[in-house]
Amino acid sequence: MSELRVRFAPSPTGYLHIGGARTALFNFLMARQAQGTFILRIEDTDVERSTQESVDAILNAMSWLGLSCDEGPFYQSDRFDLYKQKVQQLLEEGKAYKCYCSSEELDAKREAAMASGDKPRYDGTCRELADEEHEKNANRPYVVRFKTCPEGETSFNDRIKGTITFNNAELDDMIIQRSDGTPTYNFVVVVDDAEMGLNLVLRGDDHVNNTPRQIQIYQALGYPVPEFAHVPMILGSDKKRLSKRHGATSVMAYRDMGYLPEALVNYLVRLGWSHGDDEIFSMDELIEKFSLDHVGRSASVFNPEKLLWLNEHYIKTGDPQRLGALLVEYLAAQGIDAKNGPDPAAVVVTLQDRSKTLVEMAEKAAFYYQDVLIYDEQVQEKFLTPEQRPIFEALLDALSECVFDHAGIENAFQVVLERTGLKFGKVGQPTRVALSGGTSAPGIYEVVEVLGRGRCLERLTTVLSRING
RNA sequence: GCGCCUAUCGUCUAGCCCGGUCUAGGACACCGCCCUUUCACGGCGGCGACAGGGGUUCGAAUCCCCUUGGGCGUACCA
Repeated sequence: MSELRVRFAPSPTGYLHIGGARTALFNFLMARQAQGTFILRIEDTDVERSTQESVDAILNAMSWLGLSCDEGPFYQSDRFDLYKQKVQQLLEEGKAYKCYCSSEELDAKREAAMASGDKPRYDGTCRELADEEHEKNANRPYVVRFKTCPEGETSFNDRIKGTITFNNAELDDMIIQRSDGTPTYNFVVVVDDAEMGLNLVLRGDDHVNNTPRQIQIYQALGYPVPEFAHVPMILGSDKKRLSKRHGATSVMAYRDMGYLPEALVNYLVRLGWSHGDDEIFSMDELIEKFSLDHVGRSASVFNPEKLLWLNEHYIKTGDPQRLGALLVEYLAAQGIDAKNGPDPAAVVVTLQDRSKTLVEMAEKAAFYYQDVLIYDEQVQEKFLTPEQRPIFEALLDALSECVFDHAGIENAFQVVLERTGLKFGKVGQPTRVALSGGTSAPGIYEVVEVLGRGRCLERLTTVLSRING
């Protein structure tokens, strides 16, 4: 076990989205590689917006992706006493102060500042209030503000972006405790990251601007400052922040659409990180090869096509047994019960090269499990006519007698060709239609074999009676 | 507006730190050909980028500066 301690700290105000998942993944990989500790912390200080449903959704998504944590989940809502105490400490040490300005006043000041072209920052009205003033305001609601150091600069060495420096004059006195007594993000994140012993804070790019203020809080509280690594954002195709407008952003939505977790993991890790020209990585390879040194510094655009390609790859190379079990679930979602049909694993083998998602695979697998096949009118007129009767009759005979393995089936078709005097092209397609209900399906021998003798004979019989009727 | 970050094919990126081996490599997508019992898979090939301008240098995608574009922040959200 090394000393590395990292965390993923989502706020439970919705499902786990693509961006959060990537941040979680990067943290997870860093921890596993260094044999360090991966902590999960739920940032639910905003009581209004946080929900249990969101917490569950996030936990589910992480477990689906295989991102298990070593400690947690911790809930910030369980730790309010700690934050209160830390706020009190800063208050007593004169490093924070009570501010009585109302939100309305603040909004007005902000607008005024904007209008005159100034930076919209807190003007420090309550920063140096005398004791008498505080007593006079004793019954008024107040927030607690952190007393930011106004001079000099704060800089840190970002593991991804290099040295980043801020002029302290840019920072204003931010609120660390709301008027309802609850603490705010920029404060608790410091207290928790410090109290939980984190030494690397790996998070989204959108937090770089918070970092200098947070560093000042670390210092004010006497905590060691951890290292920081800010990973660039994920954007939509229009280079705007990724949102629902660009398509699904929820991790679990991808599962529902028939994606494999390893495809999403592989896609996400390559969004920003690279290892030479390599594209395909198993989780174990990622744990071995991942490195912050090769994480890019600029935002990247989410490309659903490439994700699809990776999913296709993992379906193609996946274990049929495992995929078969999953297929059953997707069939069920489409209202198809696989219980009395062919072995799902065998079905998978015939469809692995033909499906980009498990949803697509389930659609293509439906015919294996549905006895009543709906024949498209045009297809029926072309392939299921009296003209084909001899084919089906011959096949019915051949199939009921042959050895039912690949060679035997192939041989049965040879017999049919000889008996009817037709070329394979004339026999294959009608048979495919008769057995699968459509013109596109896996290889006809495979279909016959996987379907099994009984079902093949049944379907051929049904077709013959239709033709005769 | 101000601040911070950032900039190689349409997209993800290699190369950049340690200038020459880059007539810039790979992948997705797209196009073409081949394979083929349908649909696919697969194989081969093609299209396609160093944002612009200044420097530094014998030499710059690689180093420096400016411009422009993009992202983020600027909350009693996280």
